[in-house]
Amino acid sequence: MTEEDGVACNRELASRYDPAEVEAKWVQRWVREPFTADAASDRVPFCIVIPPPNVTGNLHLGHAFDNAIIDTLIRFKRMQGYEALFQPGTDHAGISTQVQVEKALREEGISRHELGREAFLQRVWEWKERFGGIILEQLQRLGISADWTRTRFTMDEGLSRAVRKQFVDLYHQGLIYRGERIVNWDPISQTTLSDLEVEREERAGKLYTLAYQLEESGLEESGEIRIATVRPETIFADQAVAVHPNDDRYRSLVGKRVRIPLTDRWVPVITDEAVEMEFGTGALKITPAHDPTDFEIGERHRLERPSVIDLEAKLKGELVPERFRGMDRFEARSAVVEALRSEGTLVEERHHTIPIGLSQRTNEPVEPILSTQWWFRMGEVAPKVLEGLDRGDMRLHPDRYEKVNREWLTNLRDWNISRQLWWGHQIPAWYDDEGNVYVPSPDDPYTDPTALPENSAKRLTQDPDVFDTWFSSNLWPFSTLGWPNEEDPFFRKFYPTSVLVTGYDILFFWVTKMQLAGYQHTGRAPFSDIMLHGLVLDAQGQKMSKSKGNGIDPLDVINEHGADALRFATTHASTGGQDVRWDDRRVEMGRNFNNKLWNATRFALMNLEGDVDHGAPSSLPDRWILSRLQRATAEMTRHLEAFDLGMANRAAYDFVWSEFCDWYLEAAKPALKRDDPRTRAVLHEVLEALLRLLHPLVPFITSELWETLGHEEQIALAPWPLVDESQLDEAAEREFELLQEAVGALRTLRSEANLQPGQVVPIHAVGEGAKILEENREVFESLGRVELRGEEASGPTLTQPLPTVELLLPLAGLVDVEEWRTRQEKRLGELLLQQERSEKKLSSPGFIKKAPEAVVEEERRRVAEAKMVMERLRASLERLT
RNA sequence: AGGCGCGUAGCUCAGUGGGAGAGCGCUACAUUGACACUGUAGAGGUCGGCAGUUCAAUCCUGCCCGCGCCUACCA
Repeated sequence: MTEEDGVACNRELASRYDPAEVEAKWVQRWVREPFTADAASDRVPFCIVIPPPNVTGNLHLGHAFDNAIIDTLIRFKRMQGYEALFQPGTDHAGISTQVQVEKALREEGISRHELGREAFLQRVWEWKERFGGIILEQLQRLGISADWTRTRFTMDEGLSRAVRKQFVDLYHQGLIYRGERIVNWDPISQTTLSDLEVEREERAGKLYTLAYQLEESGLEESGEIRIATVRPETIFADQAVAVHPNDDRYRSLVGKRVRIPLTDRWVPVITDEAVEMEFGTGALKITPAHDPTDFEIGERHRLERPSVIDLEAKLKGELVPERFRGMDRFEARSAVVEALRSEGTLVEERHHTIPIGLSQRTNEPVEPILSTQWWFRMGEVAPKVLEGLDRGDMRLHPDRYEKVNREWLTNLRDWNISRQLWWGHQIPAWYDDEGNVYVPSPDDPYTDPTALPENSAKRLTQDPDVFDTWFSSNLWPFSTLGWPNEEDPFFRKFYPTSVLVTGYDILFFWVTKMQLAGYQHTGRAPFSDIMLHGLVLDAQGQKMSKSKGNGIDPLDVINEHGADALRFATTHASTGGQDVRWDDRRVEMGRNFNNKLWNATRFALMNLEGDVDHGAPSSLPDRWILSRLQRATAEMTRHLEAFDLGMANRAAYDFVWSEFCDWYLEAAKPALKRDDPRTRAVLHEVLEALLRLLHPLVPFITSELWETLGHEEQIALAPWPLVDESQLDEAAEREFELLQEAVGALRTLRSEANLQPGQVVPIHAVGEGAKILEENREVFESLGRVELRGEEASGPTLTQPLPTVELLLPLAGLVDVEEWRTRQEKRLGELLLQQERSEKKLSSPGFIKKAPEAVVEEERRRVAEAKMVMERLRASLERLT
């Protein structure tokens, strides 16, 4: 069994790990030779699609989180033998990209309108070509093993066909319609926004009570009805005053007419359930064109809906008294309030916090206006997803999010999918001069209606609007795999995808929309597991944001400590979807860990050259570490399979640092020193196994060390370690544990007796456990820096009593007896407390009857042990006096 | 208003129905060739509060107090 092979050590390692060079080397390699997935293989597929970052964006910690987690899972599965596909790509991110390019243009002094649509789009594409690669390069520095030959972009030809197919199908299925509704209008970017693109915020404002004069006095004393409003500038568009049908205060007024202040317009008093009797005066002015609730009330009562605010958020129209026309909405508010005050119709004015909607992109207050837009009835598709969840098609991690997911699906409002932008997929709908709508046929979604002979005589113009960005990213899990071509081998092989990994904050934006699209277009769930991680907060627990300037740049972190350290910090923090407060110390932990691993390998390399014996391990440390390796392997595998990266991370850390480095390497040193070929083989085997276990977590350093150990093929393609039951060795674990306890006790004793750390002292071991120490004399003496004497000492000793062995240190001139005595007296006190607590438990009536036998036994053992230890301590103390 | 999460060592956080753990920090000691991004030994917590369930609660239940997040058409 003895071979002369040794290890081909490629080079000397530095005593400190410097990630910069190593990582640069592997980044290059993984970009040059990406981890390509083979759609034709017969391996079981495992696929994760990247949450596509904004094509012109920069890497932030959210991306680092997503990608570190995804890549850890992908690398794990790849090593396990799955056909793993990490599908990369980017999103065109309509508004935010357009806003960026427009800003750049503004600096040149041009507006997009001056440029014209075509030239503007040309500019955006140039911008995309210039900056679109940056985000990918930044992702590559994280070491992700994506298949870069398959990088996709939401506006690629294939993905654009998918969007078109989606629109045409939904249109013909009656799930998409065009209609006039209240929309969120961003007066700055001049486009509508979906509800989700509007941030809600509470702001200090005022609640005004206005008196509307009644047609004829129904209330004896005052001929008026009072309403409360926070937007007095919209009164010119009022179409009614509404009260609750059960409100007795106003019963006699219903049906009468009231005059709108500052005008000569009269509107009816109506009743509607939506009115809250308790709020304000219980009477509500109805402005259907400028408030979503009022719009709905207006629909129920067939009210007209004139607008008095234009797209620039200025007052406009015949209904607005001339002096206010053209005023900005906020300017108009103060002017109208002044006018109302002098007219005497402003009854009250008080401070009030008002919920306000802000554009996510421009931070401008959103104006609810009436507009004709395209809408998607998501609610009608939702049941398919809900049934899928019932069947268990998709599992959420953590599972509490399933409830949130379901709630969203049951409260879906129609989604405004059209945007008044130029950058995006232009809506494939055409209009003739009469306003009739032409949408391509479902049989051939890709042929424009203008190309059809039957339309040749008509003048058709395409809708100038584009789709909301999410109307393309909702297709991402299958559009990237070739859909709508369902015969695409990648679609066939990898769809449905395996896991969707993203922050919980976009469960609604993105995940829900992908679920709807998946079931609607492919008839299947787009993924089987949804892993939601927490958000990264700053050190104060605040959300990171550009405006606050409290963000951490992942590239800074990588430059300082390496991507492995960042990834280590990320998986360490990946527990139960909890938010993560940023803490540099976590990255430092990763950095230190890498350095430890580096040096452990360095030490191994110094000892791997020479004869190797692959026979069964014989020494206790060898048997022990092999057994512990099996446990660590089982644990890592279990945690990774459960997507519990935090636990996998801790298991890896503990095994490498505490078991392998602190104990095994130290215990193996004597054997290695005398060139033991078996220990050499065990060291080699364990090191290689643990590098593979660590690889998904810290891919760079493990790749480098693997190569240094002489492997031609990279570790990413090496097999994941399997548990070898035959290596499990409970006796070895028990015996080594005794050794650990004895060494620990000895070190404590040395410290308590103030012995010089380097000084070798004689020690006597008594009791049944002494045999184990004898058998492993070399290891024990080396770890404890002692000389083991079998027979009991003749003179006085200090003792360190353990359950199966008592260690006795003969008194010598150097021993500090007083220090030791004080410590033991304190210890006796603690032991007594322990004993009393256990005895109390044992004497309580229910305990022995109801507690499991093992628990009772354990309690008895504690009592006995405490008694024994105390007895020996006392004896030793006595011998000293 | 409703929903969700959190409160554990000085700090940042794991964790579990049967005497609570990690990293950093702190104290003392150590530089025998893997590693000071190190080693060894320590100190330090009535696991937010009250009540209940249980033989047993940091963990399960209820209430309360603090903090955070998400949703909502109270003008």
